[in-house]
Formats: sequence, C-alpha cells, structure tokens
Amino acid sequence: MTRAEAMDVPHDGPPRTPDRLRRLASRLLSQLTTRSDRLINEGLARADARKWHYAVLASLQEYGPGSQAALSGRTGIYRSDMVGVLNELAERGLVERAPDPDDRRRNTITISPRGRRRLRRLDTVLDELHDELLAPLSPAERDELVRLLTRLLDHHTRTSS
Amino acid sequence: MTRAEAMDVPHDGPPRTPDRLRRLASRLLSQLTTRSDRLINEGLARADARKWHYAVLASLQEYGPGSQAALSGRTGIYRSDMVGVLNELAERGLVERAPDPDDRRRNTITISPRGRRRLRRLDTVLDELHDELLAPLSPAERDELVRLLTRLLDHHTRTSS
DNA sequence: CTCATCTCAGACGTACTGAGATAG
DNA sequence: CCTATCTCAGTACGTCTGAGATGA
Repeated sequence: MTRAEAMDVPHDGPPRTPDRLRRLASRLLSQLTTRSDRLINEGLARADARKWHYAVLASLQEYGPGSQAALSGRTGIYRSDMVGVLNELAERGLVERAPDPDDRRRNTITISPRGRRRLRRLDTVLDELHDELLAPLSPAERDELVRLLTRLLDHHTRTSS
Repeated sequence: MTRAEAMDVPHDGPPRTPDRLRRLASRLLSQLTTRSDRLINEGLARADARKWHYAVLASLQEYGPGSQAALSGRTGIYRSDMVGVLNELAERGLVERAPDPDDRRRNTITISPRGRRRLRRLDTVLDELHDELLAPLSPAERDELVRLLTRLLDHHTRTSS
C-alpha cells in the first residue's frame, strides 16, 4: 500500500495529515543541498576558492594529468564550464595547461607543486566545513549517510547517463 | 585527526588518494539533488504540475487556509515566488483567493474540492517518483535516509534561519 | 502585506574553430 | 596522393531555473 493510499482516501474521514511535506525525500534533499551549498561556497570563498577548484585539483592529484574532456568526466563539471575553471586555476598557478604533443586538438592539464599545497589546504578547509554540515550526526551516522547517498547517486548515474 | 591530515602529509610519501571526491557529503548531496530535481520536475510536468503546486496544496490541506506569507513559511517557497504559484493554482481552480474579512490587506487562500482531488492525484504521482528515486534502498534504508536528512535540515534551519 | 523586478549562480544547449581520422 | 567528410577537443555565448535582495 502506498503512502498516498494510506493517508488520504476519502472514506477514512479526516486525513491523517502526517506532515507529508517534511517526509518527502526529494524536498529534504533539495532544501538541505541549498544550505549545504551555501555553507561550502561561503567557506571556500573565504579561502579564495570554489568547489570546482577543489574537484579539479583532487581529480588531478588522484588520477594524474588529463585532457579537459577527461577532467570533465571525472569531476562532473560540464565541458563548457571547464574552461573558466581552468583559467582561474591557471591564473593562480595551481595547474599548467600544455598542448598535447600527440594530439594537438587537446590540452593536457597538470597539477603544479603549488596546486598540491593548495589542495592540502582545501582538504582541511573542507574537513572543517563538513564537520559543521554534519554536526548533528555521529561518525557512524555520517558514514551511513555517505553510503546511502553514494548508492543512490551511482544508481542514477548508471541508469540515466 | 582530520581526514586531510591523515592522508596527505608530505612525509607519508605518495598520498593514499582514497577517492576523496566520491566521499564528500556536500558533493553527493548536490549531484544527487540535481538528478532528483530533474526526476521530480519531469514527472510532475507530465501531470501538468510543479513541485510548488504540491507543496501549497499539501500545506493547505494539512494546516488549513492561510495568508500568502503563512504559506510561504510553511512551504519554504520564497515570498516573491508565491504570487506566481498561486496564480497558476487559481487558474486551474485548485485554490481560492479571498480577501480576509479581518484584515483586508491580506488574502486568505483556501483549497477547493478540486484542489483536494488534485492533491490526492499528486500524492500517488509523487509516490511513484520516489519509488524510482529511492529504488536501490530497502524500506528501512529509506526511512533511515529520511531520518538523517531531517535531522541535518532541522539543525541548519535552527542555527541559521 | 502584496507584488514586481533584478541579480546571481549553476546546469546545460548550440555552434564555431581547429585538428585528427578516414573514404573515395 | 589529395581532398571531402566525419568526428572530436576546446571555447564563446545564451537559455532556463532556483534563490534571494530590493523597492514600490
């Protein structure tokens, strides 16, 4: 029996009104994400960074250099928006953009020593911000949340993209 | 010891690179929310509705009639956007906007019988969509997720707003 | 209080350029 | 061997949506 059938059939007299809005996973997700994005963006802005910076630096550090398209796939940044992000990173000397000798259509992006230091700094900034974001949850609960979200995201990236 | 300290101190030689991007709760939230919003929006569009419609109708049904400002608080719809939503609902005959006899600056919004039927329909539509959204999770896991998200959201609405 | 702009950011689409690949 | 065509990388630009500030 679905929730809707359980709570709102006319014959049941007054509906049980169990605060449906508050229980909708989709609403919880989008409202919480609004807060979370704001928290993270403001925190990173204080460190002169954006979340895309972190994503690109971390991806370079973990998977090594790559073309813009490869980075786009790894980070989920849309290919059109990647340009601007790399410009910002290159301006700050955190990555290097060099033409690929094998295929001159392509740029190879490399993280610089400064970029590595930067990444380490952003790691601690993000640690602190996530501590704030997840404050009410115990370590075990935080893991559980990450586990659940990961499963959902994987499912939906498999099936749709 | 924070995650950053644990995994990336220069003295440890090559960093352990434990897929940091995939574990960041904030990233999981925003990426999953993008999918979720798309799923829900498209599903509701097929039923000629938007999520705001549902939020307002459900709020009226559960807490009774109210002013636009009251609805805004109850649903989380920004006050500037409420006008448009109510226009759409009124066009479809789902709510009635009547001047409040006590305070004639104010409109009292009431759900109509048609609005109630509509709400019931949207309830089942949303049930189906959430089934798709949460497909990989067992019922117990779905509850757990909702519980965790609710606690986080409550915490952040308490502390910041 | 209601209501209308207006700004800002993120996701995403279109289309152009220059460079490989490949078929006639 | 050319060269027309197809594909792909990087880029500019524009649209749409959601949040939210501001000012009647």
